Amino acid sequence: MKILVMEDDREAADYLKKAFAEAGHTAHVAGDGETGFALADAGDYDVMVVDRMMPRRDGLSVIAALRSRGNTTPVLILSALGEVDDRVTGLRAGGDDYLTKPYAFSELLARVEVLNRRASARESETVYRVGDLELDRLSHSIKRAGREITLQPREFRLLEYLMRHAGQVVTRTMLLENVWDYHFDPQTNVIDVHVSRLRGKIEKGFDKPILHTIRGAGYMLKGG
Amino acid sequence: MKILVMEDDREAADYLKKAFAEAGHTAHVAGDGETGFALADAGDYDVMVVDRMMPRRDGLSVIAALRSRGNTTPVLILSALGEVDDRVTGLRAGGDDYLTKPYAFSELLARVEVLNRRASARESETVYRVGDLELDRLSHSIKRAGREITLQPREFRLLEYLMRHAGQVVTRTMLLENVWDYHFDPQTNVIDVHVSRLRGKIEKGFDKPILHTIRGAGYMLKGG
DNA sequence: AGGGCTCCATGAAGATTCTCGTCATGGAAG
DNA sequence: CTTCCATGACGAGAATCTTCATGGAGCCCT
Repeated sequence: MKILVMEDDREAADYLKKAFAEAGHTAHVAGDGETGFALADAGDYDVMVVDRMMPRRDGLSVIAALRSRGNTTPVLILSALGEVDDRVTGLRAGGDDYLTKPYAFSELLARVEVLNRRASARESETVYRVGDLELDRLSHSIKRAGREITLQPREFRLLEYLMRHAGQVVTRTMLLENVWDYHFDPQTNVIDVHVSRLRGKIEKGFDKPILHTIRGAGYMLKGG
Repeated sequence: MKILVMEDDREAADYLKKAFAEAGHTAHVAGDGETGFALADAGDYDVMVVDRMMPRRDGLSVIAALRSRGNTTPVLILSALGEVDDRVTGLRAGGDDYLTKPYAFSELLARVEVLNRRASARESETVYRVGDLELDRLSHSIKRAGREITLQPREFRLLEYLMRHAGQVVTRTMLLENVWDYHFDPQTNVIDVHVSRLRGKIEKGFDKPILHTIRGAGYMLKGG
């Protein structure tokens, strides 16, 4: 398992590197946000462990930037801030897990391994499921509650992306970069329109809403 | 493993049923071609063992009919005819293997198990490979000799079907039914045109031909 | 071996279909 | 009250799919 550790405290970083090595994993260390971003963007890591506060660029900003570039490597955020609000913003920024300092390495290790297992399971999975919604990447078919649904190409990509990130907020920027391949702001409401159309197909006629609006942030797919 | 045996010789059929049962498989028996066709079309068999000569409808015709309906269950043909030509016509009709009577059951069993293994491996496989040609059903991408190739939807379906049936003759009727969803003869050369375009993309610029024309029968994808 | 016939290959061109994105208005949320 | 989001309608553009027509290759029969 190949792990990227972003941590500015030299001592802590060395300790992590050593501990991961003992557990049979390979860890690279980045001492600041910029370096971390560069490494993450270039290298092919299984999991990232990111300290929230770092020089040159803070952890959340690095994560958000990576996410908007399509990087979906699981991230565990390390932070001294343990308030609920801090956790929420951390997870919203694209984190997959959040651990408060001080922590036990054994727990960190366990969580990191869970993240990796989940990710590799997801990759080979050909069918995504969220609630009673089902997307089969092989046959390109969508079903909700057993009923077949027909989507247009862009709608399909949109839903696929949302499903891959089910349970986490998906920002407009993420969608623009990964579903539209736009690397600029189109200054229109393209996304809104397509989300609306998608809703018309996957929600109209079914009881529970599944595609939620997070006002001021984006959208989130989440099934009961 | 669920096996369908089409064999009119009652004694031989009973023997096969028993022998398959002893090997841990379930075998159903059809005594004539029509019954066999009906069972095969309805049931969900892993492998079929088909006698070539049967009352009411001969084995090859049954196989061809099943194939044109999109049934891809592997078929092993049993026959007293052992000449090369007989084998060829048998395999061309849609057979996957051919065994001449008299045969040893152990060999039949082994061959049947190979057919099944191949089929089930193929189903979960998300990437097809024929020679240096590669089709990834997940990403919908095509590569030949490492070079990315762009196909249109219909071309993709066409190639996908050809690759799934690589090494065996694919008739126009099979293509019409499974790639075009036509259940009638369009009276035009739609297929030829698309095959031509496909060739233009997957053969032009590469050395070896890979999509072969079987005159009077159809096409066959086969890599060196 | 050659002529004739059938089958296949391929270029071009047209038309339909379908998708995508924009705009504008109305409504909900904070 | 202001900002953000939802949605209906519309228009334009693109792109794919077919069809047609011609030329070439293969096969068979004499």
